[in-house]
Amino acid sequence: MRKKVTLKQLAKELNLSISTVSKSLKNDPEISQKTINRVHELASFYNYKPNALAVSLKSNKTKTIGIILPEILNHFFAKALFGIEQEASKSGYKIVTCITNESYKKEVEYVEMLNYSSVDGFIVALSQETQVLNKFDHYQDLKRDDVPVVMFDRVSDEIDCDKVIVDDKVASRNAIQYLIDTGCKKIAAITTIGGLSVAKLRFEGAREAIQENEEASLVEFVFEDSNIVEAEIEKFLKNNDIDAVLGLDETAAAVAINMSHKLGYKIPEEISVIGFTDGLLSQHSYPKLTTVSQHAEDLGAKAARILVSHLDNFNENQKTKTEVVKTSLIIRDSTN
Amino acid sequence: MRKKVTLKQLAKELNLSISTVSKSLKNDPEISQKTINRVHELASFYNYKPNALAVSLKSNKTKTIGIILPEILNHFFAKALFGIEQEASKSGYKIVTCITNESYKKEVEYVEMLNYSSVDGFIVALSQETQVLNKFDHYQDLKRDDVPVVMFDRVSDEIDCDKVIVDDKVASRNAIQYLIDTGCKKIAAITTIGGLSVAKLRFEGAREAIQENEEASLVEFVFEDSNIVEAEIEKFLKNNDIDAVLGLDETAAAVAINMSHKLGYKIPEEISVIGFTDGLLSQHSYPKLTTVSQHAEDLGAKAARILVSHLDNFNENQKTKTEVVKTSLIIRDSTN
DNA sequence: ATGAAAGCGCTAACAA
DNA sequence: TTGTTAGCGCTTTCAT
Repeated sequence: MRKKVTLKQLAKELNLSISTVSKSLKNDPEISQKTINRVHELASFYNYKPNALAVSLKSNKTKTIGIILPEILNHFFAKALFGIEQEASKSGYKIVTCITNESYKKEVEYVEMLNYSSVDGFIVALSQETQVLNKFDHYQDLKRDDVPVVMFDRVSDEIDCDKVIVDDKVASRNAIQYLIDTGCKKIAAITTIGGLSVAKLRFEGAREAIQENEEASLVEFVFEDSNIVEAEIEKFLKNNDIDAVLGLDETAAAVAINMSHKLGYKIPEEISVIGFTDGLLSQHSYPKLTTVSQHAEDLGAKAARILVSHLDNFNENQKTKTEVVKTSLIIRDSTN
Repeated sequence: MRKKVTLKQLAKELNLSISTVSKSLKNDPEISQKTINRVHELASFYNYKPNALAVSLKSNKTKTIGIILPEILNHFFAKALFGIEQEASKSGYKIVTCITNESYKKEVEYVEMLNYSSVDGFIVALSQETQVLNKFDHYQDLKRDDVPVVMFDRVSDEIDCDKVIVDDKVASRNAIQYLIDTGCKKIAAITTIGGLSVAKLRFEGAREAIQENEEASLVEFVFEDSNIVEAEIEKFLKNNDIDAVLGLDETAAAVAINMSHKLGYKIPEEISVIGFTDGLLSQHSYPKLTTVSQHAEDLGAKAARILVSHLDNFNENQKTKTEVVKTSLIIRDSTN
């Protein structure tokens, strides 16, 4: 590995001291303009870049944010990540992203690894397994080290930190209400992510909407996200005389559409379908899926903004807050 | 930020010198067992972890690999990333991933940023824009700094480095051959990623297969990946009397399926469809899409293995090599 | 068996 | 206006 240029080398070549060179590069007014120019010239000749490691070691800041995501093959998290990146880079922060694949063990490893690589702060969406096991010691460690954490979407009440969430309950309620308003009476709420807190909230919202509309009824079903989901959902659709499906996750809705085709049910004439998460599957289904958009990008950006404000302003001892991002229903062709 | 424990503090508390503590933690035989034990005890009490920044600064190694990907909402790259991560972590390497969103500018920024953060090496898939512009100076810089680079899938002949690619031409030829073997005569090869080298190779493969089968004919079409792709593909299908479509990318195939539905063409009875990249869209289409699997995970793993061997063995001045990963056709329900 | 000291590349208080 | 020095946390050579 050919050594990169250092201050030392520039100093030697210019017959200056290291500190003079350092100051010159920062255009410190206490250095003569002439020297500053000489230094800049040689520096750009060599394409000098300060060694980030050394700067970080010195300043005890890495200007890096660690991101923990459960999944990446998921429009929601991918878009959130995009939002985070946008916002973080505006403030000069880099991001390091780790995907837990919904595993608790991986999550713990990554949090430790990033902490030990001295990221300045964390943005986290909990893995499914972590939510199920309800184990959060790894975040207590961060708290102990005073490393700020912002959680989004997949959060836990048991962790005291800033949070940004989507109003899943309301979103689900609105979706059901929309189905009812467009003439549906027997509605199914189905999901393949039954273990997640968000799914529970979405079920709750669905129930609320039904309670307010006595003429409509609700069937709930949780499928394992296995390789027989399709068959299961097909069976479900065949055995339940319903006129609408709310998929509480993107897969559930996509599969519901496909199985409706298979069974010969017309969409939306015979069955209306609404999904959550406005991703690839929703956009490329036939007919195009009406979906609840969670504004993932906003969500990510908001989380990043909160974290950065902590990092830059060092605003300690403030009460943690939870922001709620509104959802909206994107009406497409799978509903009347 | 509460300071993390350092060697200095352990040393002070144990009344030892920093170097003794350092050696003890490494179980250096020149330290007495008793001291080693004392040190380990206190270290684990404080949950001591060496400061990664300092270690890296000292060793001039970060044990980190920089990954440059054009896109992440793409099963292919996501799976490749998974393969890379698996393999890298086996050898104790962390990865830092940057997504260029197919932008040349972003790619240059990220490469510089990672280089300047002292990653030990790079694994890269070029962005579309970079391939089109044919500008690779940022990789010459890496070469100058002797930072090893392995490219995969989206590569360029103009860069001299190790490469891992998929045999796109053969894959495409086989796919067309399969269509012909199952009775198709008038085949369309369409894509939304016309600018990429892989698309060109896939077109070539298609032509080769047609040349070998005189009874069959080929129509080629490149669509812009805009929001009117669907309408365009619909028009294309309506105006061309074809009995098979080979989508040279996942989107093209998915849209072809949906538009066939819209036009009332039965799949696979009237139109057979094969796609590239075995992703979410292929798995959740109706009927399920027959696809060319590019074994993305293998590809990523292979790239990582090559890079790590460079990094760990320091095997300089070897001729660069290009590995080709075989593809396979996953037969599902969209073909006869 | 233990410790002192130098140095990785950089910053910044202080001296000249 | 420029330079000296100390120190961030760690490793390692060379004393002791």
